[in-house]
Amino acid sequence: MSARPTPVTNQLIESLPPGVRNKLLKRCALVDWTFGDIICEADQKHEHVYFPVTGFISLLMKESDHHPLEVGLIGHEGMLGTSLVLGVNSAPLRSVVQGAGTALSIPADQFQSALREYPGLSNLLMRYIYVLMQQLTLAGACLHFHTIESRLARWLLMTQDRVQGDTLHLTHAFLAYMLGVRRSSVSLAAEALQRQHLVSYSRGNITILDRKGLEAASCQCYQTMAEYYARIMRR
Amino acid sequence: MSARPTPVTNQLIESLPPGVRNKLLKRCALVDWTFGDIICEADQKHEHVYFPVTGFISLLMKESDHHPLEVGLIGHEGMLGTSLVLGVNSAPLRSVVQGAGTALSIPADQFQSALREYPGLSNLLMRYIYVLMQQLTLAGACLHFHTIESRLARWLLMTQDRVQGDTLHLTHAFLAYMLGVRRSSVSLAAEALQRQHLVSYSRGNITILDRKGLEAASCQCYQTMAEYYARIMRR
DNA sequence: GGCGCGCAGTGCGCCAACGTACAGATCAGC
DNA sequence: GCTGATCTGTACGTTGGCGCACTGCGCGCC
Repeated sequence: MSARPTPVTNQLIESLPPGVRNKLLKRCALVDWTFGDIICEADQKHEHVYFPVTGFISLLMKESDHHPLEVGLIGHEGMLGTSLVLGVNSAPLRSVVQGAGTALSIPADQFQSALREYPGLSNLLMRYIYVLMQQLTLAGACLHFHTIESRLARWLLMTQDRVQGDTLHLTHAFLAYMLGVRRSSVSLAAEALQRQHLVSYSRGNITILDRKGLEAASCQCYQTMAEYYARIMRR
Repeated sequence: MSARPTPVTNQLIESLPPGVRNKLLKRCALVDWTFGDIICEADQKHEHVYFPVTGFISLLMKESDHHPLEVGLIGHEGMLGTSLVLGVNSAPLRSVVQGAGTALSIPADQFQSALREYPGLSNLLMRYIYVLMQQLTLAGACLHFHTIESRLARWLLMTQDRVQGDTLHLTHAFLAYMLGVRRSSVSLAAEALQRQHLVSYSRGNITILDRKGLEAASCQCYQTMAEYYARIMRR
């Protein structure tokens, strides 16, 4: 159904100059992620850095006396462990596997020496950090301004961008958790999207029927975030 | 009334090794900011980098079909122009002078060569970027979860931290603009704070009467943001 | 083939914040 | 001292989302 490109590699790694890329790949191992794995906890040391390939993770922010709230999604377009690029060896947020799949992994100390050896690596990743900052900021504004329905649409689009196929395996309860809202609010929003024939779902499976329509139903933030990435990361 | 330290310098610059600090200061000029000055527009090139001293600025995010929304406040604890540290010569957000005062300014190209010459500078500023990211993220969650009253309290505290004295010169309308809410919502929230004898105000002047009380009335985010900074930036 | 559980639909009262609007208060300038 | 502009108080109906709770469907399992 969808005409999205589904690269089976990591875009950051792809963007590296071939020499650097190969040297980095030599130090990488391919790991498998299972849904729900906690890759790192907030304020804990990074043992590894990850470049997702087919798997992807949610960044969760825990604010006292509220459920954790998703503030970002990282898949094959990004990486986990940007703190190390900034010289801080502690993760700012909890990261949880949201889509099972693979990722390239490299031990933190080896990554750090690679940063020192290849300035091109660090240049690229710093630009990625810039994009990430813009996205985190926009996500905040989005949370404030937009309805659950358009945020849900955005979330579905962003997730599909990081996954193979049109069907996502998630329940309303899970979505509610990610969006920081009630389960029944998600049910209402999802039903609205279904009535418009943009998605269809039942019992933990959501199928995206009409991406274009979903983009129209979602807030502008979806496009904007994509533009942020494209503008800064295109070679 | 308040026992806050009010350094008349910039903390980032203070934290530099003396050698680097002096060399950087040689290239800096002290500029005066007036309230309302637009220091940079989103997506425009940075001509200068600024280290606020007694002035401070708001970072504003413009989301299509909404008023701009304040997502950050930068005073003598920070800097404006972090993008350059990441190798991107374009500002992510609009920056507006929120408190008149002084700032150290350095032309963008000179700043960039300083970054290359003094790795210590770049190390420090990257850690600051890490803190900024955490703060931006938390600000998003705060916007989502907390009432106007506690966000107002937080905003007043954060502003007072960047200013000399206990009186802030701002109207309800201005606060509404910053917080992304109606003017009359601010009036209600402000009145509630006044009833608790935490602040008093009239016609564009707000005086903070009880910082401790205001901290209790504000959301946890105030403390948390301060901790983020302290944990990473303490030498 | 029936049972149980997990998932989704729905209803209720409640509340924070919204948009809009207008009235009263206070200050600056003439 | 009056006038106009600015700032603040207050009101009205509306809306999006909340917390909670209960129902009903359908799949998987024994």
